[in-house]
Amino acid sequence: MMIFMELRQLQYTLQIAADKNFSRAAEKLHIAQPSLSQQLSKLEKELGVLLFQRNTSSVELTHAGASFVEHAQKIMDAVEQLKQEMSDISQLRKGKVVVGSMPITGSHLLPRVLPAFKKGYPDIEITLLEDTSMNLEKLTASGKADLSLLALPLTEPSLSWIPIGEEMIDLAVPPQHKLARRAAHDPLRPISLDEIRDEEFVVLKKGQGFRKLTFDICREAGFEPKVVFESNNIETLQSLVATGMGVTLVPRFIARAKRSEFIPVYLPLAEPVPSRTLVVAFRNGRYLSKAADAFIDTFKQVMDKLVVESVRE
Amino acid sequence: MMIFMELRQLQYTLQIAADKNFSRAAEKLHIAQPSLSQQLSKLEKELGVLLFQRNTSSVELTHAGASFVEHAQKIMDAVEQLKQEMSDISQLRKGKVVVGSMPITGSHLLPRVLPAFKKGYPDIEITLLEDTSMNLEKLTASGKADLSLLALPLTEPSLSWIPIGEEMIDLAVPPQHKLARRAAHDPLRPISLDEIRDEEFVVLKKGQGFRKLTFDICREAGFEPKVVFESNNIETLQSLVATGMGVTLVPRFIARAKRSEFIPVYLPLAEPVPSRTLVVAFRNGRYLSKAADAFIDTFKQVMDKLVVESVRE
DNA sequence: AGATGTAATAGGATACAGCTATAACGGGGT
DNA sequence: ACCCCGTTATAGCTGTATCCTATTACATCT
Repeated sequence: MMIFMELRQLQYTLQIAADKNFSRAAEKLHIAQPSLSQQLSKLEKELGVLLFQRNTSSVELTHAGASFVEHAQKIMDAVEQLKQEMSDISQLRKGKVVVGSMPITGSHLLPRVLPAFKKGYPDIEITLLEDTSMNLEKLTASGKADLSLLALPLTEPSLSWIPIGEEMIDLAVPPQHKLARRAAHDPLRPISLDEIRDEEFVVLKKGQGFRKLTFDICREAGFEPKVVFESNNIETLQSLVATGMGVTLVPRFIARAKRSEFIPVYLPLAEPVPSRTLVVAFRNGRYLSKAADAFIDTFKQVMDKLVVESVRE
Repeated sequence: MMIFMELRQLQYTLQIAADKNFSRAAEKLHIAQPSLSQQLSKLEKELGVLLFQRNTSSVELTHAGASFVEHAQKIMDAVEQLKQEMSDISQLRKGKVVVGSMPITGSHLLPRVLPAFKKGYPDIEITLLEDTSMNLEKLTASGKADLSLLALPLTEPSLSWIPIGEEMIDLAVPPQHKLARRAAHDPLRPISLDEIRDEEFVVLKKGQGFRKLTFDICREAGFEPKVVFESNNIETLQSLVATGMGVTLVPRFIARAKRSEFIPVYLPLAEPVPSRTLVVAFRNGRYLSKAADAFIDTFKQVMDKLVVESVRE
């Protein structure tokens, strides 16, 4: 005979064993006494074993019943643990988020976000995945990353995104460049893109999102940048600019980074200041775990605070 | 929100996790696919956590789901173990019986029964409880012993009994007694009780069942035994008889016992041969576990065999 | 675009745990 | 010896929750 035992019956049995009295056990279980009798009878019939030696005046465990209770207790403990675990996850006391980010944003933004997140959700684990924009989009689309920190525009059509903030783009020139000197004397005068149309540019190699943005910005201003060098590493570009190889456009978070040597001069550009939109991207229509949701929230808050600080400076 | 999780849902979830496909999982669970979807949805709603990241083309565990499955697997394993245990008990592959017996029967009958029982039910544990008839009746009535090996009549009204066998009662006389000598010459001539009406008797002390039986037998034969000594130990009585202190009546199983020295001569009594009825007693209306049932059965079989052997000798 | 495979939804049927009422029992009191 | 109290078991009914079939809504591959 098939046994269709359910947790309810384990719980009922444990309560009877604890009280040694059907009526009181039923009361604690918030059911009527006959229901309890029925359930136990059904269970005993299924098991083919009498669990309690009972008559109208006493209720005692049989040997089989004692063995049953011992096992059942362990099971109910494990069930409680499972419920607690799920509750913890649901209440954001536990969880895991895999976050992808580009090396640039990873090294400059996340260090500000992660501590704040850890403070709010100390037991949610964050796994970081650094890669190029293109790879990150793929990882996120396939679900290997829960969400990624990217800049618009995205190429993967299966990704949705939430804007995180607008990152201004500055001009980097060598310290001895004439625009650097002018800015030193006249810091309030912004530099228009038109003034650098004949400069020599160092830019990122093809396939990196920011290279394309650089070209787009220049074209928008009516010229094609004259490229004299390309690198895969945006930090390398800074050093190249610092040593006089040319100029380049840089996201402001890069410009702010502290470097020990080979530091270019960073100059703000005139209105309309070019910028890029940073977003958190995740798979289209994919359920975001509460932990991932919380991460995005924290991110937005931290970014807002950053922007305010930028304005103050 | 209260969580009414049931084993069915754990099982369903595990199957989905194993197949990563609702339709196939439903098939293995012998339910329709929509039922499975419903159950999972309900569970997720109760837990407040998404267990599977799913769309029409793929089904993947979330972090929460992975954690759930891990716990659920352990629980289902424990449940399986519990079912197995109960099945073992129900199929008499396991169990425990507490058997009470008087020292006499315990030392002479049980050594014959236990090996046979162990052979048939190797994993059923037998716990032996030796005590006086009176105490055994109490222990059995209170449920501390599952069953007891006693002789009629019983005094506890709450006990039922099943006859196990009829034990003949012999006469024990000193080796040099005239009846012993007569039996040596004329072994076929039985001794009538009337022939020992003037003998001096050694008997058990008050409170022991067999003392009362001895007196009843003598009175039935029309005389009051002349008591010259009393002991609590029936073995002691044998020695006393052997050394010529008097005669006594003995259950045949005692008579059969091998003793190294001080052996009386045992003589059969004439028809109607006095006897006592050995019974297995258990609590009135009490459910006898299958294991206890099996023990009684084995006991009866062994006793039948013993009787047959007795007749052959 | 259309075909195929898959999960979700809708709506109806059914099984089962729950209920109330009542019976059956056991033990302790008068 | 009998009745009463506390208890468990049984009977019969009800409502909910799980299951079913039929259908819809997607997503992927051809």
